[in-house]
Amino acid sequence: MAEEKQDAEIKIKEAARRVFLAQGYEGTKMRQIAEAAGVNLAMINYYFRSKEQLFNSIYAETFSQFIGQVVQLINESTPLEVKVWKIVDRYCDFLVENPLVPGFILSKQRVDGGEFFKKLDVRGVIENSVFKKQLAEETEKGNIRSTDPLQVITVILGSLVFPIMAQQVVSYVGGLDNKGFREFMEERKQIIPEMIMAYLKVK
Amino acid sequence: MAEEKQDAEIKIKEAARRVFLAQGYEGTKMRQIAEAAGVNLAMINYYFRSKEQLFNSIYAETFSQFIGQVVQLINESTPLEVKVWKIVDRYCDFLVENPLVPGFILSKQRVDGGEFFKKLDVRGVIENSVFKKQLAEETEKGNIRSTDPLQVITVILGSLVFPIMAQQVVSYVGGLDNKGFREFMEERKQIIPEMIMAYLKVK
DNA sequence: GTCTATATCGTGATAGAC
DNA sequence: GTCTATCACGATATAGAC
Repeated sequence: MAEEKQDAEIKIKEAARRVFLAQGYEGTKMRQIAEAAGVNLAMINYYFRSKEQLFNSIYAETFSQFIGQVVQLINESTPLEVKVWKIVDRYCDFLVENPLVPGFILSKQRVDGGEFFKKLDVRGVIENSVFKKQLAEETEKGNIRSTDPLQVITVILGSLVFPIMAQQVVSYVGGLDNKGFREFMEERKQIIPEMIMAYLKVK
Repeated sequence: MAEEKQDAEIKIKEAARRVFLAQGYEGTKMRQIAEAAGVNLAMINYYFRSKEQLFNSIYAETFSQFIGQVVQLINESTPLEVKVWKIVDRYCDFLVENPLVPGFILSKQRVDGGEFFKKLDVRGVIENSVFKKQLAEETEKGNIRSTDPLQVITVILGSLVFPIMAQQVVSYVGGLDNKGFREFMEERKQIIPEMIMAYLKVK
């Protein structure tokens, strides 16, 4: 009764990702994943040794996705102002399509002494970025003020991530339905870059 | 062997708050709370009927604290620009002192049809705010551009909440120790208001 | 590779003595 | 009000047949 090859492994991982993202580590039960994947409970422990191992592989992938997007965008070779607009536009789209990712990533407090981050090689990813160089150059030319790139990046990320994570509260407070919330996020694509540039251009 | 009056109830609640904030609902075990409170496991079920009820009372309190701060700040009768600076300053301090609050609040996805929010009466809390009136007035006078107050508030909150929630990642990426991170947040108290005002003043 | 059955443990909650 | 002892259940994980 062999399933087609071993795409059971893939189905398990996809199902696990859905459930873990929605309910977190402790909130997720192995039986839920089995059911969502349409496989037997024992199969999960056959392909992945344990719940923790299954979770870790999914966490690592999702973290890479979450931060990889940023790394890629800040290193593109577009002019500074265009780049700011592009980062916001792309990352906003990513978040709207993957609204559970930030909460999932940020919920896990990794206190393994930074071992996890080391493997992903993210230290200094901003220090060595094209984005940082561009900020320095434009400052040199007198076009913008001197600024810490990490501050700029975290303003962009925070401004986009927060409403996604707090969608329920934001929608309720603002009286927005789903359509209204999407429009709210679309409007942000314009506001955030304008705000960043307005700040930078004050000398 | 009566403890002094029934301050056991208070000790339980304080301990529960600490543990729930750090580990979330599912991640928290009743036995942990009992140990942290220095009371017997049975005592918790004596004072609070169940884990869920204990959690709910703490969640409600913490949510009020989280959003109550904002409501109060946006309704103060200080001039617009001063107010923006004050909101950022106060909320930043609050978050630095209570770094676990946002993750705790945002982790719970309340899908009780908005019943929870209704009780707290937060709908339209921005729509009816002094802050909104001030934005409208200054726009009228031609001092600032026309803007959605909800967009402004969520930029402020997001810019402050995100680095707090992502402290580990931000610190690692930026190569910051604890002292460096605190300085990073202090620097933000200046950057965020300047950014908001720079944006608003573009007509 | 896939299933059933089960071992083992941890959890929330309570009964009942004091 | 406070404790000990325990119940009832559900969780992860595995053994072992097919």
